[in-house]
Parts: sequence; C-alpha cells; structure tokens
Amino acid sequence: MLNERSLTVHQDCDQCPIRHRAVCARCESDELERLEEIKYYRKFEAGQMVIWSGDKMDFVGSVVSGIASLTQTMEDGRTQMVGLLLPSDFVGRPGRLTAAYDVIATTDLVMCCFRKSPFEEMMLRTPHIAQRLLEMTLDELDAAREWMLVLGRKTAREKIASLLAIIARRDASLHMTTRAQDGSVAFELPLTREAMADYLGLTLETVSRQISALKKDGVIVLAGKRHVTVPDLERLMEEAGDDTDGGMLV
Amino acid sequence: MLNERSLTVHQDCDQCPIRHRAVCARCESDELERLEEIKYYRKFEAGQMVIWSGDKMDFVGSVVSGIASLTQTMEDGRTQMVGLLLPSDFVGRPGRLTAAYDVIATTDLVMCCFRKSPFEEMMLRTPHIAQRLLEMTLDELDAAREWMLVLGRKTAREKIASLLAIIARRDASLHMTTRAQDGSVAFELPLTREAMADYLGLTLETVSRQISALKKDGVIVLAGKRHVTVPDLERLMEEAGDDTDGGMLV
DNA sequence: CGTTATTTTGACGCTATTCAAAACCAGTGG
DNA sequence: CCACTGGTTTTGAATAGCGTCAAAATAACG
Repeated sequence: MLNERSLTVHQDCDQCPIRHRAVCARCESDELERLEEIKYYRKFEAGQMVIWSGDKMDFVGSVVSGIASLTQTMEDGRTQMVGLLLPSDFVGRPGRLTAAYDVIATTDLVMCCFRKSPFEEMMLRTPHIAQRLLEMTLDELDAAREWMLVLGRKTAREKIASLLAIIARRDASLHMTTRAQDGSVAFELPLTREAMADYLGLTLETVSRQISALKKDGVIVLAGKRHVTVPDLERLMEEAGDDTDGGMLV
Repeated sequence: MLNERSLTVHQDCDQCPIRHRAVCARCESDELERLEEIKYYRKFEAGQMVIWSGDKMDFVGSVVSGIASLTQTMEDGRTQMVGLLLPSDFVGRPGRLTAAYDVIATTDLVMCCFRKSPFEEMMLRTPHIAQRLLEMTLDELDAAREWMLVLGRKTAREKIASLLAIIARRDASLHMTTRAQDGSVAFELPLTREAMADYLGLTLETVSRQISALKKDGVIVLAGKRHVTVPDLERLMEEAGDDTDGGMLV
C-alpha cells in the first residue's frame, strides 16, 4: 500500500538531522557510504501503520522526524504502548524474522530504512554499527525499566506528571526549545489523550481528569488542548514522584 | 563486606553450566582463556545486596546459579522489581559508571564476575562478546516490554497467572523439569509473596488472595506454600490473558 | 517451645474504571 | 456564513477492584 508520498528522494547523510545520534552515529565516512547504498526513505502519515505485529520484517531503520509508537494489543482489545520512538530511535530487531509489536506513526513520520539482510550482513562487518546499536538498546532497556516503575507503582496523577516531565526533558534536550528566563518550559503534546492513556496504563477519561486537576492546581498551564506550559519544572518532577535532587544516572 | 563465603575458587569455563547461554556463549577457546584471566566468582546469600543503586560499579558479570532481582525504589518506599535475573543473565552495564538499580540476591547466588574496565577493553577487541551481549540485551528489552503490558493492562488475577506461566515456561526450558505425561507442570516458587507483589505492582495481600482464588478454581494446586503444580498449562495461559494459540515470536 | 517471618483472611475505603452524555473543535459542503 | 459531520476532550454518577489496616493462622528457626 505505497502511495506516492511514502517514497522520498535519496538524501545525503552529511546533512542528516539525526546523523550524530542514530545507529550510524559512530560510522566513518567510508562506512557511511556503504550504508547510503542500502538506505531509502519512507514517509508515513499520522495514524498509519508502519509495521504489524507478527508480520515479516523486511527492513529496519531510524526515525528521522516525527513520532512513532510501539504498542502491544491483547485479544480483547486492551492495548499498552511499550515504547515511544523519537527522532534517531531505531526500529526493528536484527536477527529476528517477524515483528513483535505494532509500530504506528503517531505524527507524520519520516524513516530512514535499510533492507534487513544487507543491514545484518553489514553489522557483522562493521563494529561501529553494532557498538552503537548496543549502546542504544541499553538506553532503551533503561527507559523501559524506568517506565515499569511508572506503570506498576505510580498513581494516575504521578503517571501524567511523569509523562509530561519526560516530554519536557526530551523536548528541551532536542531543540533548545521555548525555555523562558523564568525557568518555565513550553511544548506541544504530540499525543492524544487516548495515546497517553495507552502509554500510562490508564483510561482516557482518567487522563483527562488528571490533566484538568494538574491545571487547576497550577502545575501546568494549557493553551488549547495540546499546548502545555510548565511554570516550574521542579514542581512537576515532585508531582511525578521523582527524585528532584538530581538523578544519579551518570 | 566480604565474608569468606563470598569468594570461591577459580573454575574452568569448559564445565560451566551457563557456558552456552551467557555473554561468553560465542567465544572461541582462546577468547575464553583471556576471559578466564579476569574472571572471579562471588557468592551471595539469599537477601544479600549485590549492588546498590547509585554506587560505583566496579564489576559486571553473569548469574551462574540462583536468582537475583533488579529493583527500583521511590523515596517513600514504594518498590518495583524491574527484572528477574536467572542463571546466564548478565548484570551491569558496560559504559556506565554507577548502577541504576539495586541488585538483590533473591536466593543463594553465585556470580561469575569480571572487573569492569578490563571487560570493557576486551569487549572492544572481541566482537563475539559484544554480539552476544547485544543479542541478550535485545531479549531483555523484549521481556521488559512484555512486562509493561502485564503491569499496565492486566488484572491482579491475570498478573499472577502471567508470573506463574513465565516461571513454568522458564523452568521447563532450563532443566527438563517435572513435566508429567498428562501435561501438568510442577515447580518451586523462588519468590516470597512480597517479592511477587513487587514484581507485579500489587500488594502482598492481593497476591495472596489471587493465589488462593486460582487454587480454589483448580488452575493451580499447592503443596505447601511454595510448591506449585499446574494441571493444565493452557488453562493457566488463558487466565493470564495470553494468546494461547502459540506465540508468534520466532 | 517460644520467637519471628511469612502467609492468609476479613472489613472497609479510595482510586480508577465504566457507562453515559455533553462540550468542543476542525473540516466539509451547502 | 452556517449547519452538519466525525473525532477529541471534558464532565458526571455509579461501580468494581485493589489497597489499607488489622488480626489470625501457618511455617521457619533457634
């Protein structure tokens, strides 16, 4: 089901926005050249399915721009988001035939794809790729485990605060975003209430209620439904139940 | 705080019970020899702390026998287990200075340790180690994500059933365990009710109640508090809310 | 046999879910 | 410009499920 918009022209790795963070981050120029031979871009519109759980995976790749989600679904329809894929994040698992999760484009999405078997071959010959992938996978594992604490032990209010804090932090690190001199942070919510609920293990009604509560209590300020301003990030982190006095992850 | 029992004699890798599954699984004999130079064994008693979150990590290693748990704790004492470390599982994260989680010996535990910086050095020169570690980390990531569904979306009863199913499956794969001809499976629970609660994001009272309920409904049979018999594994999987018709993870 | 840890059971309360309806919003076409 | 549509979000009321507190029962241990 490729429409015209799902294919894009070849683009140079040098000017790639995720050049220094993606799986190719450690590659030398000659290694990049070989990667360029097997890479191609694909575009997806918001809501589109990128990969179906159980399907054969014929490519792996990196998120270039936009957001995708990894979700798991039970027979009766309950769904849990198990990962949020941001620019530079890697999709797919070398060494496995079929996809374990649904991958859905949450926003409009551009991916840099590699056909799977050439990529796997190249990984064997190119330690720089395997090393970087290991590093990224370890980071993802940490993120997944951090999220297990959120899912297992936090209240609905803390869950919402945790999600907002994560988005705020990431947004701040990515593009030196709207961070006013008074220390307030502002960002656009990339997720619907339902997507937030699926990420947090809540219902969308509870998400809505808790956002309203945080707003009433002045922890956040809303402009429209999606634009969030956090006057005091420390306050938000406290609400999230996180160690406010500096994380120890060095 | 090393007591005498925490150190053990050097032992040959050839006869190691986790030789084919641990981080060293792909090593050639010459690579093993170099590993043997930097390895040493440590024993821990049930309940002992192996690593404290935030502490400097000066070693990494593999679980040889016994069970350890990775847990995260909030300031107010709420705790969530984020990983169950079984024989052959890897502990520690190359490339990071301090530990992100508490590691606790759930049962008596033997670990095969490597001093961290020699191991990191060796990883750079030995693709076989890095490759295997990547593979193991990807598996752990999958396990963590599977667990996110359990924590986020399953009921207390389903959570208990899921845990029992996991232990049963693993026990069956490890040592061709007590699997009677009628298809029933039996195993020893390696966790206290409290540890189960910490893993499942429940209270120990709820764990106890749900185990009683599963017992009353004939899904499991208890001999003592810890010895579990599962007459019908399919039935247990249904109770866990899992796809009973064969998982698609190939 | 007493002491302590672990587990079970009960009664009650609270949080989050469920079901339902209304408000809001963006887009489309008359 | 307005009415109509479908999707998203908010709000309300009632309920269920799990947590909390308390106490008893059981097992482990010296």
